[in-house]
Amino acid sequence: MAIVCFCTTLRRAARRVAESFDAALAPIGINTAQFSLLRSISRAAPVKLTELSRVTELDRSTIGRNVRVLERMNLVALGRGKDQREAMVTLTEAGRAAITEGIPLWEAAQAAFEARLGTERAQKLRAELDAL
Amino acid sequence: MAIVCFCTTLRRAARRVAESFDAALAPIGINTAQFSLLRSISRAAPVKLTELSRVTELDRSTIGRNVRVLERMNLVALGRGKDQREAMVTLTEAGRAAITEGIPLWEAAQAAFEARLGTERAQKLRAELDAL
DNA sequence: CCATATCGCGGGTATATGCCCGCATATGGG
DNA sequence: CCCATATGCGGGCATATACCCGCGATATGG
Repeated sequence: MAIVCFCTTLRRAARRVAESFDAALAPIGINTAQFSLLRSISRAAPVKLTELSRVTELDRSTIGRNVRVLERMNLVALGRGKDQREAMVTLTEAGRAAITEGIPLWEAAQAAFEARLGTERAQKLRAELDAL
Repeated sequence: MAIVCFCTTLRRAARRVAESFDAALAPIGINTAQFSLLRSISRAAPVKLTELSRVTELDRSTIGRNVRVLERMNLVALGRGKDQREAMVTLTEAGRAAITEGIPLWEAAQAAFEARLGTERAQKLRAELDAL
């Protein structure tokens, strides 16, 4: 009976939702993944790549590359920690500004999402997804 | 209150689930996205790229590239339709074999997923995701 | 029947993602 | 102090994904 692949359904849903969130953030020139990473950095800065990798559940090499993209955009800066191996990431002024400008856009997208589903369904869905 | 980004939550969930489904399909040497595409092709073959793009909700150029990967694996073959513009995709023998071998692996992954959530929650979750 | 619009696709560019390997830097036990 | 081991990263490789552009093929209107 299970004709539809859960994994594919989930990936497709993620693409669709990402599309709308990305559109919401378009005015500040970064996408949802980048905004999310920027906020993770903001919460933890100064933070090393491995730690970011841990909190985001992304591969360290993925984090390294994604951070470099933000660095090229001058939203974050990379430095060295006391441990010379560590690449410590911090926000730049532009990075802080991007978050400040992005928050209302992102909140609007969140609100639109919740409005479409209803608060309760949205909460439940989020709980289910977190539990996956 | 909405601290967590729905979009990010969804993407993370998709990555996690993909990881387990990919592991389940590892014995046949292709991942879930590829298996899913292979099945889409199987259901529609001979099918043109634009049509595949439509049913999978993926960008046509993405489909083109993903199909080429399957082609390099000799799982599908590309030909020309009556309309000389169209690249028609069909399954090869190896492609059919991959599906035959993959189905039980994929079903096991689906079953494990459902078992972990319970049938009802899984059904509900799928319905929610499809509605997104 | 030709000019034009439309369709189908490939390729360029860019990000997101993961795995593996190798290098550099700690760190701890002799 | 020195070597074995562990840690942190970058780079190579591959796929997944999207957007844009241009080319060639087809359909369509005058």
